[in-house]
Parts: sequence; C-alpha cells; structure tokens
Amino acid sequence: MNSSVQSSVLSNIIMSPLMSFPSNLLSGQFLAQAPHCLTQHDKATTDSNNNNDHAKDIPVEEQVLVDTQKEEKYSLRPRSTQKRIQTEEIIRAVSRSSRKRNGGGSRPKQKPPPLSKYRRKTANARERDRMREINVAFESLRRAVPHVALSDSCIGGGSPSSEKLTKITTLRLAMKYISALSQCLQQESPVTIPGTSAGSASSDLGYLASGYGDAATDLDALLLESDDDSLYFRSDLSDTSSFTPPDFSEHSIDFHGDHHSTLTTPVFGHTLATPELDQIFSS
DNA sequence: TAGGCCATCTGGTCCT
DNA sequence: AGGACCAGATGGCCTA
Repeated sequence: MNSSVQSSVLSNIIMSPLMSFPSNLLSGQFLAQAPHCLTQHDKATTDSNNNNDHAKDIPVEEQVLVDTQKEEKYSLRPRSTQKRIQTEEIIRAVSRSSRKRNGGGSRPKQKPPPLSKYRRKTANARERDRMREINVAFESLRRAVPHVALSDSCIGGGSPSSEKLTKITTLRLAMKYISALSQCLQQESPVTIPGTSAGSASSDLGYLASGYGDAATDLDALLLESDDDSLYFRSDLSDTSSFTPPDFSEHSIDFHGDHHSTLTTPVFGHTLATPELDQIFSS
C-alpha cells in the first residue's frame, strides 16, 4: 500500500464515521452546549415557522402588502444599508463610465430583486440547518480526535478539561492526528503486534485494529503543537477516558468511491499511547 | 474593556 | 426558480 493510498485510507478511517456519526453518541460536552443552541435555533425556527405558516395563509397580493408593512422591521441594519448605498453608487458610477466608453450601447446587468420576506426566512432557516450540520460534524470530529485537555499550566489558566476545543483548533488537531497515524502506517515495524506480520496491508489495518497491542507506555503528557496552540495530550493509562479513540467498528469505509471494495474500519483499542505516537506528536 | 469565538442574518454566486 | 454554498457584517457571550 503506497503512502497516498494509506493517507487516503486513514482520512477515510478518520473522517468517514464523522459524516454519519450517530446522533445518539453526541452527548456530554455537546449536549451541555445544546440547550443554548437549540434554544436559539428553536426560537428562530419557531419564529421562522410561524412566519412561514403565516405566509402560507396569506394570498400573494396581500403577502406583498404585509411585506411592505414589515419592511422596516426586516430592513438591513443601518451600517449595512449605508454600505450598500455606497456600493451601489460606485457600481452606478462605474457602469456610467463604461456606457460612455461603449457609446452607451450596453445596459448594466439587471440586479435581481431582493428575496421576499418569506423566501428570506426560509433561506435563513436552511442556512441555520446547514450550519447546525456543520457543527454536528465538528462535534464528531472533536470526539474522533484523541481527547485533548487544555492544560492550565500550558495555556495560561482557564478551566481545565471542560474547555471545548475551538473549531480551528479541532481542525488543526485532526490534521495532526491524521498525519501521525499516516506516519505510523508508513513505518516499517511500528510496533510488534503478536499474531501479525508487519508489511502487509492487512497487518497495517490489524495494527490499527489491535489498538497498538500491549505497547502502551507510561506516557504522561504529550505536547501537541497545533500552529499557534499548544495542547497537552493526556494519555494516563489509569484514566483511559482521557484518551479514548472512538470505536469505528460500526462504520464501513469506501475506498475512493469504489463501492466494490469496502472495508470495516478498525476498532481502535482502549489506548493509542505508544512511544512511536509520542515521538510523532512531539516532533 | 478588549479580544476571541460563535450564531445568525444577509446578499451574491453557482448549480440543478 | 429555488436550493446550496460562501463570505461579510453584526451582536452576544465569555475570559483574561
């Protein structure tokens, strides 16, 4: 298995379950945050739905009137309005000069009218749903990458493990994680796994599936450099919850869209802590 | 209080 | 025409 394929496989292994992460697994941190999000969303959705329902009941002509009446309520913010006016003036000026140069023959491209209030509301609702899906994926990604606790001593205070990874930190950490696993796979004999023969693809996957066997060490803290962020990577074996890779056993991956060759993703063991990972992460 | 992070709204663009 | 996607603007919340 060449390196590009390995990277792709690893990316699939990491990312595939994220795209279809069971919602019932989204708990803890996410659920702690959920009430806030849901409250806002539900409020907005309710508002949107009410508006939508209201709009459905009103004939088109009357809807236009209602829209006009609500124009002020849903108008752009003052600064947006000001900026839009300025922009439109610039565009008009440019098009005027352009017409002069072209002899006044070409007409400027017709600007589409702004969306109706109903369509604006539905568009907003779709956008909220879209963003929520993205956030769910982010939460899955947070869970997929090894648990990272922002250390007090490392990041200069702050609440410890309850601290939620930011989106950008999550992405950077995931990239590191994938890269580290890729390097693990590319190594000739990363760890001696009883009952496996190093070198073959099956053994590579078995290597992952084995959870790195008994090679876990007493690695206490692994410093991750995620661009600007420094993160302590906890792998205290007495507390496996601090570093428990996700169980991907229920997910299958699809290699390069080839539906003829699917593979059950490895079941990560209770820990990934190895000297090799230590070295890779700290490098 | 400033800055970071985030959710939401909004308009533009592209695609079906 | 309508939906998906994107980026900018804005305001709220939280922390140092």
